[in-house]
Amino acid sequence: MLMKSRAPIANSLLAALSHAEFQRILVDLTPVTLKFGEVLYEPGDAINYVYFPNDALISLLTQVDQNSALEVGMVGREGMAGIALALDMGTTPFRTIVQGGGTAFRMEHAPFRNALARSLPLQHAVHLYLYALLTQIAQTAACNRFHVVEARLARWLLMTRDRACSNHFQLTHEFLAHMLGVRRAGVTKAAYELKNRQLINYSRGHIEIIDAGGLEAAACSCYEVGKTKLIS
Amino acid sequence: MLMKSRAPIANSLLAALSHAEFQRILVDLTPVTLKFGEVLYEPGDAINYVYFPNDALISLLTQVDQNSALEVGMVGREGMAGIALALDMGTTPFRTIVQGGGTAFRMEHAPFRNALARSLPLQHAVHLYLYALLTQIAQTAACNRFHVVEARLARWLLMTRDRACSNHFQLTHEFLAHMLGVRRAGVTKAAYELKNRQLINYSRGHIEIIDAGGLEAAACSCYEVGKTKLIS
DNA sequence: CTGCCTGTGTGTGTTTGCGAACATACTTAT
DNA sequence: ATAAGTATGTTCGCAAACACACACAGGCAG
Repeated sequence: MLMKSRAPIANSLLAALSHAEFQRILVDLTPVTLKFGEVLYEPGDAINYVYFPNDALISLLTQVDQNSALEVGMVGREGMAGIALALDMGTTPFRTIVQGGGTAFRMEHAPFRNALARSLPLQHAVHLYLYALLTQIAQTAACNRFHVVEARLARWLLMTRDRACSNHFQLTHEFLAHMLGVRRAGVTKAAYELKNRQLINYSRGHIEIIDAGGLEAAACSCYEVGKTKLIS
Repeated sequence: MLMKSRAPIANSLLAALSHAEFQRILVDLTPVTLKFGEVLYEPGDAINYVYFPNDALISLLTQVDQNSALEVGMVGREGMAGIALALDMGTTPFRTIVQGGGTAFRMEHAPFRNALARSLPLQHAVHLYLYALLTQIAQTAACNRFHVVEARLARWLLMTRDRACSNHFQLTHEFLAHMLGVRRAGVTKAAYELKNRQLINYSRGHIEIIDAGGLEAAACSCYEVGKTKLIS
């Protein structure tokens, strides 16, 4: 299935602004290219910039025990990174990394706070996104507790697809293992099973979704729950 | 017997207000007694009231698959229930239940929204709490993924203690199992082990923390991480 | 006193996932 | 061409937790 091409301003938070409001903050928006693996914040870091992804994809990770981390949230064009600034906090609790390279708008922290104070529609959009993020994190928590690796992998791939607007991404089993908080061998086993069922295909850091419908059936219900929240 | 002006305000959000600000919203605060097991909201319910616990203790649960639920957050005197209202959302994503009976202040949704629009200090307090809640939920997600039942049980008891300000609560293994998302037998085994080590004592729905220090050692590091956030 | 309900202790067999390897491939650099 | 590095396939033994089930004990109501 081919997805249709993207509009220049794909980010939902920015798209929610009226033309006039958008023009006012445009001067402070810098288009940037985010590269895979780039670390935007470490936990506790000061938030110097916020990011509004267009086709980039960002992961929020919670670190535990110095060695292992777990993805708790995924930020695509429906949201933003650095949202703690909207809660009057200058630091972020999450290790925040670029999971899928692409473009985003970047804004310095002071202009963002000013824009937020000035623009009720922006406040509103940010509030709605915060609610969605809260819900997503909670859903992910429950999902990680109750569902098997294969279902979680399927969900993760579908969530990535929805945000990247592509059936095709560049990710190794190793990376997926870190996101899902499981062993690399566990991902290989689950991915192999999904490949056997003609739902996905992959090879050397290259993953493609072949049958999205079938993958949804293989995923846990958490995907459906989260999907409805995404459409905002 | 209403002694509003003289009642001790244990709730941190309310305590953060100046005397003048507090007087202004006092008229809309109703002291209520919350009973164990009471359901404040089901997921998707409209938020008619928000609650500011004093010594009551509230659990936020995410439901999955119709039968199982998982506690993702705990609300005591440091926070409030119904915070989605502060995000312009009229409904809550969480099943919200009373985990420990006690007193709280209740406020109807319209006065709360008005108070929030009017009072910057209240906004600020709510924002900080939202940040803490977001962090807590994410930490709980990672904890549920990586740590064994015994450590999670220890953490849960300590968190409850901090919020209830008591070493002694009324809870069955069955209830704990629902909160932690594990089997009742799993809780019995973990609790038995903690009892053997003289850290806790329990009998027929009665739990007491004997050695809080030892229990901290038995808990995972997630407790320490969350504890620092509580003090705000 | 008796019976019933609730709460806790325990056991068996199964599943999931872990840690730690090792075995293949494919890709790139020398 | 050879070597080194990276990505995937597979295995073994083990620990945690599961589902299901049953036993027993405290406490309350009749």
